[in-house]
Amino acid sequence: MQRTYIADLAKNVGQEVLIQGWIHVRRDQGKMVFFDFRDMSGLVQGVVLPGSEAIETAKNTREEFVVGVRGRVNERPERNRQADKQNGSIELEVLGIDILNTSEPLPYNVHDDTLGINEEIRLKHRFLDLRNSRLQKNIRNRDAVIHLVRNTLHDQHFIEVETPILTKSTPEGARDFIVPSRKWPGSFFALPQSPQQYKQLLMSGGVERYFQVAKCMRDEDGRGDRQPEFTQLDMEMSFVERGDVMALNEQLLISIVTELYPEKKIQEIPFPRISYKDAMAKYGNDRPDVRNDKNDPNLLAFCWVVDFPFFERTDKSDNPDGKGEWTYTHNPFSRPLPEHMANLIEKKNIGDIITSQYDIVLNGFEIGGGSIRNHEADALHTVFQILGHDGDKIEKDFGHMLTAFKLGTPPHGGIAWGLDRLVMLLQNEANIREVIAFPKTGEGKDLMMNAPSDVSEAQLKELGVQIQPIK
RNA sequence: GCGGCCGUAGCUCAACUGGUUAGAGCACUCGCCUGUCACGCGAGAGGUUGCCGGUUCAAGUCCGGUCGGCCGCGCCA
Repeated sequence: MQRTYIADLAKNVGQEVLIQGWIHVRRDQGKMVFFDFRDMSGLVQGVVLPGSEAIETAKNTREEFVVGVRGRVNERPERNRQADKQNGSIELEVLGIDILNTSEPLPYNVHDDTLGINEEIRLKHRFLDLRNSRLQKNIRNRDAVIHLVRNTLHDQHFIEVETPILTKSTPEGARDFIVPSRKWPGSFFALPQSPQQYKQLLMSGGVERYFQVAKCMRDEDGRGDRQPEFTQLDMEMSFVERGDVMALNEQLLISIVTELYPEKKIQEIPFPRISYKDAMAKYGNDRPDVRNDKNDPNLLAFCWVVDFPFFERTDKSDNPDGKGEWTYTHNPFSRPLPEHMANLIEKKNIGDIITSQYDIVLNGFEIGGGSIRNHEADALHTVFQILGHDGDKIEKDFGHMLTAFKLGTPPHGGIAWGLDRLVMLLQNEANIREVIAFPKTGEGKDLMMNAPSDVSEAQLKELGVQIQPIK
């Protein structure tokens, strides 16, 4: 017999059907037993009438047993209808129950919101937490966002390309997660902090319009809106200017809200643009919360922050002139604004050079950032010179980029969204863990898998790795 | 790396100023129940108070340490 989803039962009144799912609640009345059955589509009440052949099995079931239930869909008696509930006007008259798996009592109740449950216990039993309706909504709506973005970008001639997970340690940026190489003892892969270099090289490779739902890893300490492993919605386009990337992304975000979150309203369209200087002066940070009403859970206030300085001094003042070294504020691969290119090439007024960088901010959270890139080898080389790298180091670390740029790389630019953070805000969650199926703790552990963990002596020996205690 | 908060039954919590045998609701087990919908009623079982040490006649409670979790700072192109 073909399975019917619980959400479709109302279309089958009077029919005999088979549903499959979990026993959500059992209410044993003695001679008759009521159930709430649950599958991914919802809940329905089942009733085992007195004298039913199913009564014996019904008595032996418990919450969270996995069952196949054969039954007849009936209209409920008038006085037993519940207008506020899914399937509140129908019920399933249970004719037979097939127990597909039993369940011991759960460590905690997953029917009510699990936000109040000890976080450690929730994370250890994440597979149970995911049964909770709030978590189900979060991961399903996350999928809806990704689905919409994939469809929209494909319609606009983007292709999704996967880039390597085993890659090279980047001398700049966050701390890398590193992976020892067996074939080359003493050498290490690094996990990508972002697909930045690969996506630019895809532009060199003639892909022109790329995107990827990309896993990124940064070995830094966590926050409520930060995980060591997270997902970027990454894209890059050739032959575009700053306004093209911003317009495309603005439209994409508007589509997500209007199509998937119709109850929410966007405060201002087109999204306001604030310069870094104004944001710092007016809000004291570069991710301003521009909401008119911070208590409205359905208000989404997007804004762009632009015109960041390309370089800033490090806070170390160990130089003879008392000033720190130059470092970049966002991304060394960014291109200055067109009118600032001359200063970069001539290394003049370095602190005044403005980058093409644009950050997209939502309700005080940075949900994405990008720029037009330096596609000319000389310009990129100059950036690294300003950053204090000598020629050999530039060649060793970024030679592949410079070579590509000397071999016909088109002008290009792009952006990357922090997908988890965006979904967190759309789902009105206070923590990024709530929208990630299997998140890590603030200390970067997976409590369910118990990772990271020891590896065997044999594995270490094969890798030529020795463990030394860290003091 | 630093700071703050937290840790009592499977879960959520209580336990006065340090004082008798650490309690309750839910879950669990058993019994009863023909329209319940977080069903109800009755009974029962369930504890190394995270761990180690100290103070005290006496520690869930006070002190030190440690482990774990949460929040924030540093960090995060």
